[in-house]
Amino acid sequence: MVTIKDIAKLAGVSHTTVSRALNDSPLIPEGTKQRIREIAASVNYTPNFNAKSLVLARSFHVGLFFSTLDKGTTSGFFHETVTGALSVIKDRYHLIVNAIDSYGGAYGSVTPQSFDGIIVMSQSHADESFIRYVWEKRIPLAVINRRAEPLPVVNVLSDDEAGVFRAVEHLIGAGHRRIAILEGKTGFQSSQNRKNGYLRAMAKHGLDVPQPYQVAGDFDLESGYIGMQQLLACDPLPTAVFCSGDELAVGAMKAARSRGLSVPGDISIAGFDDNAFSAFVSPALTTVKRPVVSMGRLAAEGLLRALAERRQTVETIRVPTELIVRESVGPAPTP
Amino acid sequence: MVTIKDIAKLAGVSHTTVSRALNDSPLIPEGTKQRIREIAASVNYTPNFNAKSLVLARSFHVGLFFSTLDKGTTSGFFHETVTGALSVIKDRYHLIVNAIDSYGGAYGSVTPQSFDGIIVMSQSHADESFIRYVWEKRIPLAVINRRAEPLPVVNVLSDDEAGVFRAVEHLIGAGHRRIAILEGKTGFQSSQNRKNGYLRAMAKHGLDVPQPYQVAGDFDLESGYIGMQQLLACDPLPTAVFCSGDELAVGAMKAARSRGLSVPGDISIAGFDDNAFSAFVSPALTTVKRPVVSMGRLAAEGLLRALAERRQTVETIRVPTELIVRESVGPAPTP
DNA sequence: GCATACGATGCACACGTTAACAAGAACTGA
DNA sequence: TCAGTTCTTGTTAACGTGTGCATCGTATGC
Repeated sequence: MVTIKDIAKLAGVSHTTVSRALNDSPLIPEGTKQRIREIAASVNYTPNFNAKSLVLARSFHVGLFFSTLDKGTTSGFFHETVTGALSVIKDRYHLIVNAIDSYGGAYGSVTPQSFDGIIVMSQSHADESFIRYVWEKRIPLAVINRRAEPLPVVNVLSDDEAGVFRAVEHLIGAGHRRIAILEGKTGFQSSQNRKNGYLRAMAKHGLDVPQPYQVAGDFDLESGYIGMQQLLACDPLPTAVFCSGDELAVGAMKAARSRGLSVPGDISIAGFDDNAFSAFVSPALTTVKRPVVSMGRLAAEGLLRALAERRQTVETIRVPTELIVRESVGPAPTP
Repeated sequence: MVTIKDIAKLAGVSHTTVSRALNDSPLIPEGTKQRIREIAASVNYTPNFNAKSLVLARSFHVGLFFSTLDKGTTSGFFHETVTGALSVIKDRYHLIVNAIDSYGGAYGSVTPQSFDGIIVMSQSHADESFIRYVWEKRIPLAVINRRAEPLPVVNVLSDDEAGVFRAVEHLIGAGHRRIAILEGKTGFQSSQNRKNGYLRAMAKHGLDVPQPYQVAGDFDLESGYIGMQQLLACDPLPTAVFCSGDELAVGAMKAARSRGLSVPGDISIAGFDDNAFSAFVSPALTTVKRPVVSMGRLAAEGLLRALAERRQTVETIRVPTELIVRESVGPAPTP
């Protein structure tokens, strides 16, 4: 492997001069820089980042951690977050991806020497210990999707509650009164936020929310199917169901249909997330869109800002949600 | 930050002894090891991997590269591959994720010092230059999804062609004669493999494949929708369509329905991939399942084997595909 | 009791880079 | 011409580890 010392020898200067030239130091005159750069290129020199890391105490790595990868994180969500983060990280840092629950609480390998900064896509309050750990190690931190208070970090939040509120009001506006909810994974903050939006809308319009109308799911298709079966056992049947995720909604539609019910003829269904397939199922899903790619991007930008300023920036970024009206919600059937 | 020298001072030994003790060297008696480990734990020492990397010439990083992230890689595919790879990488290495097309041909930051090994989920032959680059840098390499010949590397391949062959024979077995194909992204090897399976099955049964029955898509929902519209303009109409991806298939079903056709009453549709949602759309999709999680896992295992043996292992691992019969394929309508 | 072997430990250097400081050369102003 | 300044470059020591070789003490074998 070719090092700056080899280049130094070729150029007839000291390795210090080479280092400075390649780092574009103002101490070196332009001509010398040129010459050294050319030599470096001609022997196709690539810097050893391990050595740089050691002396600069920077790793050139940014971590992106999800609460879990195989238990409750939907593919689209994962994909979009990574895409968003990578779009700003690009070649300035390497992006290390992992799941928090894979550590089993032993975060030993997460050190300030290994990570210049960390983005946590936080879905569950079980992340609390990880977030606190990172914070205590003084690693610059950005948290997406869950309020990171009281820790002063970059925090990117979508207004789920408002989105759900609008969606449920949309159902109410279509004449529905008996509206059930298929909740997300228990313990996930997003589940709670969305439920709050539902409850607030129902309360505002003086509508009842009986216990059997509230069923917990797991954000995946299967639990949507199962949860819907539970709801379909209720008497009286709800005329509309708000689902805390699109996958839940698609599972629920499946269950409704296999019970001989038409969507939205007999029962209306609304989802949350606007997954890639949501416009393409039949009927196309009315849902709440959350700009996940942007959230990943904003978190990465915030983190990089913090890194550039060499201090922990405190910043809360809110992104809006948007109601997407499609076909899965219809007027309430007349009794 | 606490270093082995600090521990050495506390233990009254040299840093050499500490280094050996913490690395479980046979040169150090058990008692001393114990004592040093305890001291290390009590001051919660974490090794500086940058320093280790420098002296050991190992980075403790494994790269996982996709051809692209936002142009043709489906979420499920991405998610499952990462999950599979991480399940074996775990805490032995950090997993760096990136897209090859984000480099724009300048692979400078991909150095042997930064990556102990690299997994390429290769979808397009545009990856060729990257794969060759990695190979020339002598970085241990595993290639998934595309034949890496003539390079002797770990190569994980699924038998797409055989799977498609079975699927198309399934259509033929249901009485279909006019069978169209919605192809995947042009230039992707997987698109070609799947088409070959289709062509082979059609040829074996002496069935005609007119040019208009072959439409190229992009592996996503929208291109499935658009491609299907093209097919529905054919005269005579195909009675069945094989789609090279499940997302294509769902888009196609949508297009069929919005033309007033029932699936599978009027037209049958088969897909490929067995995405998470494929069982939950209506009608549930008949498709070919490919064990993507396993492929990620096998590639990572192969790579780690190569790393352990400190040499490039040559190995081709084939994983089978499986036909999943559901509801979207029915008997050919009688003319 | 002596030579030999071996077990435990430390010294010193290496890995490739950056940076504080020193030092020589060239230039400035009188 | 000379002192002071600026520009250019080199010397040297870090950063935190791992390791070849040397050293010292103790056990072993006769």
